[in-house]
Amino acid sequence: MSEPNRIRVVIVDDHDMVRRGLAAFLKAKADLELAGEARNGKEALLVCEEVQPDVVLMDLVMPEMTGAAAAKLILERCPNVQVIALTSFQERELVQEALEAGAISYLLKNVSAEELAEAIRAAHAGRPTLAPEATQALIQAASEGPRPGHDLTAREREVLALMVEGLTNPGIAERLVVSRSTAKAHVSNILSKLGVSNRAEAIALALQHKLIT
Amino acid sequence: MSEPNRIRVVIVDDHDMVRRGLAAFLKAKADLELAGEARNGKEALLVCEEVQPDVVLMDLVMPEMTGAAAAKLILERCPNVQVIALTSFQERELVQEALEAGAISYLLKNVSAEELAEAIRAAHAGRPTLAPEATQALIQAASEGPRPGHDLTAREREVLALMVEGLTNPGIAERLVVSRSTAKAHVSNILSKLGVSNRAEAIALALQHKLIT
DNA sequence: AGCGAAATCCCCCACATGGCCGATGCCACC
DNA sequence: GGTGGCATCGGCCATGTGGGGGATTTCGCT
Repeated sequence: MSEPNRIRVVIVDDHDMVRRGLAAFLKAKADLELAGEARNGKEALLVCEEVQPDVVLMDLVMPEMTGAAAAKLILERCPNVQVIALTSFQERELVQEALEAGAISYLLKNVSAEELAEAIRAAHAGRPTLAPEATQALIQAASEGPRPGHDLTAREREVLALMVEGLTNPGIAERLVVSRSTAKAHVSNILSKLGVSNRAEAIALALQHKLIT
Repeated sequence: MSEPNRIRVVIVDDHDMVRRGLAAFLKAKADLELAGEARNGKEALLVCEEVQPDVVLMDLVMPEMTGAAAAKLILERCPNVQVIALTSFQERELVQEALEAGAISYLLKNVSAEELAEAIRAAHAGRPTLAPEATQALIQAASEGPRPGHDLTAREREVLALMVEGLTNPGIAERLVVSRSTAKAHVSNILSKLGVSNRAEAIALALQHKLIT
């Protein structure tokens, strides 16, 4: 059934129509072969262990298990697999997460069939492919330096979360069962570390940069 | 080429693979026919005016022109068309926007081929189809009542935006070239209308509910 | 013409805030 | 065994905050 030199590809996406479109892409290429499909991370893991593909096209945002987590597990158990992240989003966080999980490439879903095929062949040969937008996100992340709030201690994050809830210093003190002085000291340190001058800015910055869980 | 009784469908999506998957869906149904494709709102408008389809499958988030805006324009110029919103997102705002723009149905991209075909036939007959998640979003929006901040005046919104920027009352007064009393009065009214007791809560609420532009 | 909503301004006051000084334990790391 | 980071506490003080009272003008709608 499978010819020796074809690249065996597994598709992971929770949308039937996307899997179907990708399958059509693959079928049109003589050197590519659809080895399996999965609609979430858990299925992907099982399928990959079973069919031992060369390349996995992995959507990142899926129910049950995120693509990055699935990629990590797959790469642990099947080190010969190359995972290509294939998603609609170009958020810095997603890109970093996917690449840290071991994905060799990061493509956006607006790729053409030709680009996708080339990326699959490249991945199979161990060469990475990055969508321009993903590259952009990475260099932006690098040039921005560590994001604000990186040096907050655990306690300070805790206090920041309470500030976002609208608690006053006395309120924070009561909630954490410490003195007002302590709460105030934490808040002052937070303001200083975030480089802002009042709690309003701190709250805005925390929410806009998602510093709190 | 086109048989008389087949439902003529136009696909609008910026992702090649999705269009390809949808095209495969349609081809598998004897009573459905792919009448045209477009990769953004502007193209969709042109294609619809040209081919005069029965149903349009419309992605909502696209470059160039949002799906809702495109739907509105298409329905103005081609009143006989039925637009089905087809997207990955179930945000209340997107659902409302799409339906207000005149879409008859709202489906998520995880629909099966069968469900999609049935929704297309229903739309062609004038019957709407709502994904359960979309329905959920609507009843939630209805039960929540008007969202907080609905009764803010234009000036108050302006002040709220400055609060989010971290400005103090004197700072707001200076920026708006009014007295501190006025700025303070606006802030007090905002806190009262939002049902919160300090500006920290107001800022958190404004950001979490996107009350500011 | 009248009414109400909105925006503008004033005073007072209790409290919170944020910056500044300082201090004490604790724990990890070198 | 010191050194430094962290959490904890105290006081002082200028300023900001939020609620209370009231007041005016302008504008639109009835």
